[in-house]
Amino acid sequence: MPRPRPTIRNVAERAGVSKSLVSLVLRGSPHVSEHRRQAVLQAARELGYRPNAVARSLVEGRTHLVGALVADLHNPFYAEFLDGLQESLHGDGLRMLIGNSQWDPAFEDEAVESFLELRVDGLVLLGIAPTSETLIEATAYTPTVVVGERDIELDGVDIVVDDDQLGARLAIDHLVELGHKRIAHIEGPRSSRCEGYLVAMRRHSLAPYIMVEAADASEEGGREAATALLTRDPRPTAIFAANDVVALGVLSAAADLGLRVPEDLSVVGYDNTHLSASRHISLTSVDQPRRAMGRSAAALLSDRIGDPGKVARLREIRPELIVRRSTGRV
Amino acid sequence: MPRPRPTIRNVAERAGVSKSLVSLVLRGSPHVSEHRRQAVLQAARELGYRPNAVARSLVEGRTHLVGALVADLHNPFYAEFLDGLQESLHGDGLRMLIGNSQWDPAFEDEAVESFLELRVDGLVLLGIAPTSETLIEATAYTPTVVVGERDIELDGVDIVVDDDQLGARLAIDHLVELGHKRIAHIEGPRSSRCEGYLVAMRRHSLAPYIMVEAADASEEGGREAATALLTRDPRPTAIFAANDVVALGVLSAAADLGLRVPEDLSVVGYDNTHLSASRHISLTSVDQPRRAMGRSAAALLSDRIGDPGKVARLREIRPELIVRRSTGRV
DNA sequence: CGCGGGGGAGACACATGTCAGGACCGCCCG
DNA sequence: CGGGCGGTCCTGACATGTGTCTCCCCCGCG
Repeated sequence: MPRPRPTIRNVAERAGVSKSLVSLVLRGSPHVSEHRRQAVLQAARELGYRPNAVARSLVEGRTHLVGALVADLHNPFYAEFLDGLQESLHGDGLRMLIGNSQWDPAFEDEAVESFLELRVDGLVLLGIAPTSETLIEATAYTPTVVVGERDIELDGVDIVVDDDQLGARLAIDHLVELGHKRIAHIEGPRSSRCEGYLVAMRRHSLAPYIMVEAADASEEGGREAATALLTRDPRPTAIFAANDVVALGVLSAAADLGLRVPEDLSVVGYDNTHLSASRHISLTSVDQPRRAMGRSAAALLSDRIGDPGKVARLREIRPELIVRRSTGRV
Repeated sequence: MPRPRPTIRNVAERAGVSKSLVSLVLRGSPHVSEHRRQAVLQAARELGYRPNAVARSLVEGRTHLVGALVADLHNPFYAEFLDGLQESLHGDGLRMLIGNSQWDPAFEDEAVESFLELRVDGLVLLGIAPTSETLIEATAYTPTVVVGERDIELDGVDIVVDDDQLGARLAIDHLVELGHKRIAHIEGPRSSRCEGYLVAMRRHSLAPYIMVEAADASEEGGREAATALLTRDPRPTAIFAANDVVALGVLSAAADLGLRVPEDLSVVGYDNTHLSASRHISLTSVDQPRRAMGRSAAALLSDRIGDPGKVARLREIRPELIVRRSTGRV
């Protein structure tokens, strides 16, 4: 049976002062005598007083809360991003609320409604493009940063993405360096990766060898696409997959077809999931610096909270290639 | 430049009524004439009014917020648990705040402080035992459910865990059925799993074959422990690992030693991570019904919020064995 | 005309921050 | 020596946005 929490009043009574003074002490005002300050602090300690953030938010007009809406909490990319985000927000005195929409637009709207009712100071959209009316309206009222989606053109909405095209280029350069020519690509939801692949192939004068297969972003999708690619004649000697999960499907398909990795087939993924780091899989992959992206988003958001009405900014983060054992010489 | 949000007052003025009436309409009171109700609703719509949850919380003395403190957001177990939790809480009109402590007790305390200042209605501790003074005090003030930790003996703190011992038994029974005798166990942080293993082995009169190796809960730890086990003579024909990540290490070790899975060695994991579901790994594993556990925790918490001061309850969830391709006949 | 009841308005409460002002003291100058 | 002034410390009043409670008005019915 939780007893009612002590209020600033109770502290004031116990210390024999007015509640205003308690407030001043707690807010660290310099115009308080040491004597009273100690009395107040002791009373607060004895009562186990904790300031009521709800009341404080009401009067301040700020909640120091940031709502992060995630399309899919299971995606390790988002989890690690949130680490970086929280870490930095914490430094700015902001707390993070997480909502996950499970890829459902109705949940997205609902979660954002909640955030708005809570009067969050800022919004971070992870893998979610503000297209619904609710979300667009939200961005008008609340400082917002969108992560992982390009081509958002809303006033005052900042964007953080990794440089997909560069990432694709890193992958292709690596494979070319290993002597590969017939490098195929399995295209996922991020079309800019595919573009990067095309550009890089052309740059290496490998346009004739371009092979693209579309797949949905799942292991099964990757397996099917890879099977289609690997039964072509001549078959590709390397596959650059849209992401790690798809790449896992490629590994499955290769195993089914009796192809050894990397002797017969080199595979590159994208995202550097902990999957790929596993010794048992050891997948060469393009790493998006997730924490750094989280920190970057936090910086943009804090800045915008401090001064809304800034012009929208785009922050492109440089990805990096992590070479493991799934790629080798032809 | 976010314009100030409309308040209930603005709505009242526009509709030509008192703010009390607006409140009544919005709360769905039956004692309002249809005429005024429509006027209020229309005014609210036109202004894009959204009730201020902060003010409402202040007066209600309830925030309808639940704080979930997670030891490690990356652990897919927690992520999926949170799905179930949020799903159920949502049905009870509660919103979920997530804090992650990254296994750091200082962060735990800090996050809980935040929750308490926000006056959350309830607390869920995921993989975190309330041992610090702050946490214990928190459980006294706020309805709390602890997940994944046994042996908490605090008044009015409910517990949700899976039945480790049963899970271990399922794994061993399965292996015995396949004809295995020399079944080893790699022990992780949850000692009850090890006990379950011991009990199950004895029940099958396999006490002479008991082999246990301790490891920290990582792929590398699993690899080392497995190497130690597999170089014994005679070597075990099956290994029951403390969890999936450890099992992955076992697979690595087996590959290094030239042992085929499942022909030469059967492997069982625990947790049924998406790792194990991957076709490329296909690990037989004990599944903890994570969503169900989340829902169970939500139910306990809602109940306790409605009526604090109930006696502490322990909810043990039945795990289930998911058979895949990492186990086979001797 | 009186009474009952439905519908609406005003006052208060919630916990806190802030701001204007007041009490008190010491110092300086007349 | 007293009055004025400036400064320090503290207090009381007000504001934040909402829910609820009491009270009042007015209409209809007996």
